[in-house]
Amino acid sequence: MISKKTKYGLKAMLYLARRNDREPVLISDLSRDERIPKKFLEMILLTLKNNGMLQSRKGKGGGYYLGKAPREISVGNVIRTLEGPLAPVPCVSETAYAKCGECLDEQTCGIRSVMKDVRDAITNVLDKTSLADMLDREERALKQMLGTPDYNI
Amino acid sequence: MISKKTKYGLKAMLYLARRNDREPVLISDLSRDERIPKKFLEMILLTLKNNGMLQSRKGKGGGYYLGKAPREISVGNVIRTLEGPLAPVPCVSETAYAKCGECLDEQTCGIRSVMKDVRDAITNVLDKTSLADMLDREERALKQMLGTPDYNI
DNA sequence: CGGTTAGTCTACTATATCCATAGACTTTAC
DNA sequence: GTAAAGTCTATGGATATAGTAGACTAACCG
Repeated sequence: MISKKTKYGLKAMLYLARRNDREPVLISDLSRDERIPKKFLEMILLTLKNNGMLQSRKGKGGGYYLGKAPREISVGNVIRTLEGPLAPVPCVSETAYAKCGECLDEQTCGIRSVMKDVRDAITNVLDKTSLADMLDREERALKQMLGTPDYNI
Repeated sequence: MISKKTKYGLKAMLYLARRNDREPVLISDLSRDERIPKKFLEMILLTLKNNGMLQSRKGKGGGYYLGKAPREISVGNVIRTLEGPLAPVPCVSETAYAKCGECLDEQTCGIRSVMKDVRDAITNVLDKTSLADMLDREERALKQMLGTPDYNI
């Protein structure tokens, strides 16, 4: 299960993606609109900024905006930044490998082998999905709900 | 990341699967061989028993043994028992669904849509892999390491 | 029966992580 | 130079993790 921090972070990134190419967004606005505790959100945005996913400007007219185009920011990297490695065990992580203490032999460990498949399955979804993809999904779902057929296959 | 409890549980189940059809296994033996703190292991085995994955016998000649055949026990259910739902967010869990508090509309939520894909990717691996499959993997890896070709495709 | 063996149950503790909040500080625009 | 906005440091309560201790219960064996 992902933490609230990560969920808030994803919502914030999505919000900023929606308002891309416009003015920097105030933390207060984001906090209000997405119902995220302001101080908590500050920390989250800062973390995302320090990891290159966001940029910011101080002072009047300042605020936060995406560090790259929505198409260039993967959901996987947002989650990695806030939650840590996607791998279910450290010994199969590509971004944060750590040797498995109790395991006798990594090469033959059955648990590791399965966990490797899980990691691949997870990253295959999350690293291939961008903020832009997420917005697309929302739009299509909305159109479908409104009864407007969507021919963009 | 899965907890130590879950990892210990998986190792214990695998150990018991290896010794299936033989005598019940003592907690002490399992604890020693897999290097799992005994008291912690007791609790884990009990949980697995209470969820039908294991059976036990008390007194002399007693111990733990699998509740079903290794082929019938999925890694997914072992993890669910010890770690909780496999879904990354409660609103996409099939076994422990819970409404997403902050989400305005589940049907159109982009995060939920992606997380649903992640859940499917995870369960597709874990629910289709049994303890027997894990043992097979170990055996094949071992054979390969020993240079013995494995023609069982 | 009675002792020994082995799982079961209840309770407790220490440490870490999660989810924040408070307040001082720094940078920027006007 | 002052108001606006992000940045940084510190702290706190709640919950989860990773164990430990000890009494209790059931089963077998002679």
